Amino acid sequence: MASRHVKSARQERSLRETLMSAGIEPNLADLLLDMPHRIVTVEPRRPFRDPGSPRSEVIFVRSGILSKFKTDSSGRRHIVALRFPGEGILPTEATAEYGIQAIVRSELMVGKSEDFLPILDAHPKLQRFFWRLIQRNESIGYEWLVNCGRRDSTARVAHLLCETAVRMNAGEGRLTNPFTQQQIADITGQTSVNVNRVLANMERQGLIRRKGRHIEFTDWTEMRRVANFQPQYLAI
Amino acid sequence: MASRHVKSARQERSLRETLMSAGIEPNLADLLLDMPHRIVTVEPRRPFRDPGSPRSEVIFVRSGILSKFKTDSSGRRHIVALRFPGEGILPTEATAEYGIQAIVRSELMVGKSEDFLPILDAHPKLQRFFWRLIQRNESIGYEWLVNCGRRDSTARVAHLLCETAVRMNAGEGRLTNPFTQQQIADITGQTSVNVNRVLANMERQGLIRRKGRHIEFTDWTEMRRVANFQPQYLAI
DNA sequence: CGGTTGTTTGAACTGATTCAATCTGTGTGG
DNA sequence: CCACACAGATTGAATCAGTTCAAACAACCG
Repeated sequence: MASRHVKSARQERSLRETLMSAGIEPNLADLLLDMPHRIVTVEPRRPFRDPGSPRSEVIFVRSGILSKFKTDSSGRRHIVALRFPGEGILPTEATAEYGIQAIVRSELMVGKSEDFLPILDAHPKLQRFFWRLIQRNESIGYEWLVNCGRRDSTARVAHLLCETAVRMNAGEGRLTNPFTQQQIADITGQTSVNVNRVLANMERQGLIRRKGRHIEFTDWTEMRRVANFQPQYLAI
Repeated sequence: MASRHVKSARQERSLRETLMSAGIEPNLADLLLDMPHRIVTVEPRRPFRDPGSPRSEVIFVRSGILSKFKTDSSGRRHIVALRFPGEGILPTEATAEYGIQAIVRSELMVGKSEDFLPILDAHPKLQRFFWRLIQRNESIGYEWLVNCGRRDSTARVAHLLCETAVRMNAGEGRLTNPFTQQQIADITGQTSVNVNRVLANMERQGLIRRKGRHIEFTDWTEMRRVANFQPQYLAI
């Protein structure tokens, strides 16, 4: 878990662009970037933040993917949210019940709550930006609940892939799958064994083509139908 | 769906107390109550707000229970969130993907977004109050995801009952179950048939005693263990 | 009293889990 | 460049939790 205090112009610009592509106005993005912070690189599937630890920090994803997870009594992990570049994790007053791990190697901007909140208080426009982000996350959470609660295992996996393709701006019908099968299982509430069979089935049915990590949607329309994927919920 | 424009002192006071018991300061509660609004009574399991309709309104629950729900492709309903007295539903800019229905007969305070947001902008303390409410709801959503994704059907039902008992301040080991078995199924992602069997099992094992709607937890500790219920996530 | 809504039960079926073994790909150090 | 280790993917067989369908029963209410 390398941790660096870097301010190279190239990196800052890149984070700025990532934030702006998430819909923030340029001058507001600069407000956030001027906040004291450090850039941290996180390795995938290594402990980063444990459940039950204090969370007086803001995190923005510069590159990679972050996951929030919880663990049930028998130790089975479940991933409850994802954060893609430009998205972030806001501070809480109490300790957070979820842990944080990277899905793939990720670069994060980590700032302190006490630096972040005053900026927020001083700029209602920024408030409203985060308000909208929060509502988008809420909306995604609801969709995930329907996914786990009401769709069969094929639809669950298909839905995750569709959502991921959209959130990564992968372009229709193309996706470099960032997940291991275990991670897909942890998101969709299954076992990795079954995820494997589901993916094999989807390939057999001609829905996708796989080569290692790379997944190609050969039939995006059919994929969406199978997944019951209606992307309005992402458009908030 | 009776709708009345009432301002009786008794009712207003009661809503004020409900809000305050949700943790809001007296003067802030008054700010909300002075906002133009109407009191609406909603019958259970009747359409109130449909999915995909605009949501430029604030809703606070005065009595009863509200549910947010979504429907999957094959028409199966899934309840994604509950709102107990003192809690509410905030306005969104876009249309909301979820519908709203009452679990039991409920009295709501309904205000307009354009009346609500300026108050919010003018009072950072109120901002922070809602910020915390939102984080609590997020936290509950995460717990529900674990519930649907990782726990077996008995634990799912037990967990819902435990959470409900706490959120209704029912007092340990006592709960007037507000749900039909179909609603429990819609929350926990099962069929009502199975919920029925689960409840019968729990009674057979001496975990609960039932008389009509009334459920008594005969062994609250064991109940919590079965449900893997750790109420910290509610304490935000 | 009749209609509606919710609960209960049984039998057959199926999708997903579990457990265990094997296979594949990648990176590391000798 | 090979040997080895390790993480992830794949496959099979047995088992089981939960669904589906269908029917009966109970409670409530005007």
